[in-house]
Amino acid sequence: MTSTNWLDPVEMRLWRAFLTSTSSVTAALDTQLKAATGMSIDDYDVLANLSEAPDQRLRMSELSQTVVHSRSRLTQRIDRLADRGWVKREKCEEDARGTWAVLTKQGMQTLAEAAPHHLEHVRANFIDHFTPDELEVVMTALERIANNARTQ
Amino acid sequence: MTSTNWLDPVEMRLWRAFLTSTSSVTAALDTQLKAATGMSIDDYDVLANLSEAPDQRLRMSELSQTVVHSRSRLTQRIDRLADRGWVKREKCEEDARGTWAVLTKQGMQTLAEAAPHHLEHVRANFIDHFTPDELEVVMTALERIANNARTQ
DNA sequence: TCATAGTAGTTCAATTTTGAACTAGTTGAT
DNA sequence: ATCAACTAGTTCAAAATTGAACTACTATGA
Repeated sequence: MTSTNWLDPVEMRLWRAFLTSTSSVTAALDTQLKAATGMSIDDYDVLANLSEAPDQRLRMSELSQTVVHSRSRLTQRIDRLADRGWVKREKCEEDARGTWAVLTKQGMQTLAEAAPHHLEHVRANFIDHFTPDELEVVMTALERIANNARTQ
Repeated sequence: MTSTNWLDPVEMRLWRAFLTSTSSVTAALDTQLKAATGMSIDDYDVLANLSEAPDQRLRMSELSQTVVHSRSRLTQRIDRLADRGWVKREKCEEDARGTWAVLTKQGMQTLAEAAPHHLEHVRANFIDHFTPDELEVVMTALERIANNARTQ
């Protein structure tokens, strides 16, 4: 972090495109999902991650990392999802400090109903705009970025 | 929006990588920028866009589109930036309904001080993880996504 | 020229996020 | 065994965002 290291025009375009595509795609999907199901894209993300976890459960701290939420933000999102009956908390046997966030049957069903509609929108707003070659390259590059961030 | 159209595994990986890289990169940069300057990444984004506009000014509605903010969200962000003396509002002559958001001299200076440090972090967290070939491909694809969203 | 519809921006209450402080349990060194 | 440092998760007040309702102005067209 020493010398000034400006971005060149192409780098700046990449950065701007990342910022804008990010915000606009998530905003569009959030609006669509809320209209269709009443849940936000962050709610969906939590439910989807739980649904794929062994025994449909994840520790709060692990879940907070995968959905990139602060601990308090996740605590309160789980509060709200629990109020709706989609998730419940369970005490952790191995570590008395810990809590499992567990997807309920009703949560699973709600997710299953929301998924097809949502995934259509993911296609329409995102996936369908890539060529197969691009898809591969962009996936590889963004996974590298995501992994780098996770290990910091 | 008819038949169920699940994502295949590669498409799902792309979508997940997009969601995660997005959240974690912006979270990291937001933390760094707040620690260094007290401004959020959204504040920075507003100031940077104003700084590049003709006469360092943009109409509220245009700015709200470029930074992907709702109108009320932008109104209140400009309120806060104005409280700090970094931006001011000016009446619009051509359209009496309109308002210009104008970067102040002090705002320009604050941005100039923040930029090198911030751009180093943009490099470290994002740009430097792409090969030159990837950079080109990802930029093209994400610009397409961003443009598509803008015209909807 | 009047009425209607539309656009620009703000306001306000309800919801969500932030971040520091807190409780409680675990780990590791002596 | 004990103490200090660490980790898991929650709480709370302050700050930010949401979205609908509102004011004020502009454009259209009969």
